[in-house]
Amino acid sequence: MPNKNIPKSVIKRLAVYLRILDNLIANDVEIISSRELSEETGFTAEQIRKDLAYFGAFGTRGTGYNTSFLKDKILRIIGLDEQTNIVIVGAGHLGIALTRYNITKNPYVQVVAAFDIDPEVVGQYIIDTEVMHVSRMKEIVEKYAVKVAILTVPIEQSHNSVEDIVASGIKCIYNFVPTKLYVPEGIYVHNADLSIELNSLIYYATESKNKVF
Amino acid sequence: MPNKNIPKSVIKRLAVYLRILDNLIANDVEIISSRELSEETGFTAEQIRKDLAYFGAFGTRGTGYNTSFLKDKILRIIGLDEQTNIVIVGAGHLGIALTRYNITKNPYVQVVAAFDIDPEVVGQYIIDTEVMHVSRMKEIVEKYAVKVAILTVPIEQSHNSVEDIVASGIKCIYNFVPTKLYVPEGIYVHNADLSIELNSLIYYATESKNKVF
DNA sequence: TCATGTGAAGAGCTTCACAGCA
DNA sequence: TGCTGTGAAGCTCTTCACATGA
Repeated sequence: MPNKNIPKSVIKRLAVYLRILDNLIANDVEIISSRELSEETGFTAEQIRKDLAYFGAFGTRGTGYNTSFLKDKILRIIGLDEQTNIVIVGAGHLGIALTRYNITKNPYVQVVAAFDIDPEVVGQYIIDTEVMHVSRMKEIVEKYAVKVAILTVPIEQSHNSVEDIVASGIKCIYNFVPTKLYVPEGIYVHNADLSIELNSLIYYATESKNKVF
Repeated sequence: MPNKNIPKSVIKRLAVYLRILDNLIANDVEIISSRELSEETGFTAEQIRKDLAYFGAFGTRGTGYNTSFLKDKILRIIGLDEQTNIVIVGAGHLGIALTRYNITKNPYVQVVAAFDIDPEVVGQYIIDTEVMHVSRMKEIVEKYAVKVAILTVPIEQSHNSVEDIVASGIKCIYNFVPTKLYVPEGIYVHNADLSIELNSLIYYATESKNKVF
């Protein structure tokens, strides 16, 4: 099934299905229908079937999907079937929280190091993860074939950090810095701007919707 | 311009424009064209004009947009023109990081309290924000007309927390708990599931895209 | 019979192209 | 002239409806 330009939203939903499948498998559920997956996820059954159909026919008509089989397929599609290593760039409060959050909550991705420039934090450990000086980034990225950098530095530092990340060979940045990053062609940036997100949320929390502006 | 069912993406971009406008105003820039905003944001100039046109005609033909005027309009549209108070539910590492992050980075939204049930953290302060016992939520929400709850409790606690939040009168939840929340009609949930997000990112970091599954 | 897989229809959002106005 | 504001066209994603096959 060659690359038919898969919508981003499809990939994100696959990650949701993956989590549900993990729970089902943990509870020894072997078969699940798109209707049942729909109830668990809130997406429509048709959408779930369409999402999976982008990549092949993984179900059995009249029955549903085998949970373990489907999980393996999704892992392969996303690329989580191989060991996936990431790094955290910026070991401030958010960086530390994300390191812990990831370590405890995500079984598929391994944080191999955090980086900072502050001598106060370099050398410390976040659970098992060492905080290293940024100068060691390239070494670590090459050693562990790191695929993603999570960026949580202050705005002023973000330009330098992006250069370090790109120089290290990483092609994919999960950006928590509240600014637009300028990156070379071929580097994929995913923005998680929590302030923007929160501010836009206020729109839905407010009864101002029929106001005249 | 009554509610023409504004796309979510439009509201999110408004929050982006708001940040750019803040920077421009800080640098005494008084006029900006949609083309210049396009360069700052990465969105197309047509899209920016369309976004604003949902709410009215805020520009001057042949000239552009007055930065202060446009900022005020966007603040009113989103609902950030009035004092906007929020609470953090769950004062673990992520909750603390988000409290600090918000306090230092977002001038429009005020965190009035954080809540937890752990006696070890109740009573402590995150910069200026007191961590209170969950039992005080309703009191605080009513006192400060709190509009949004940021939810960062462990999964096991999320069901109870949602009940507390709903009982307190809050209509809008920004959810960082990696699970689907079941909420009554009329409660708006925005999910920020960082694990899902990260896992789906791996797809773009991997060269597996033309694999056969 | 039952649930998947899928072309076709529909909805929603973005881009285009240009009219309208300072 | 220059940039906004906007119907129309285009595109992308979702929903529908049903043929297909266990």
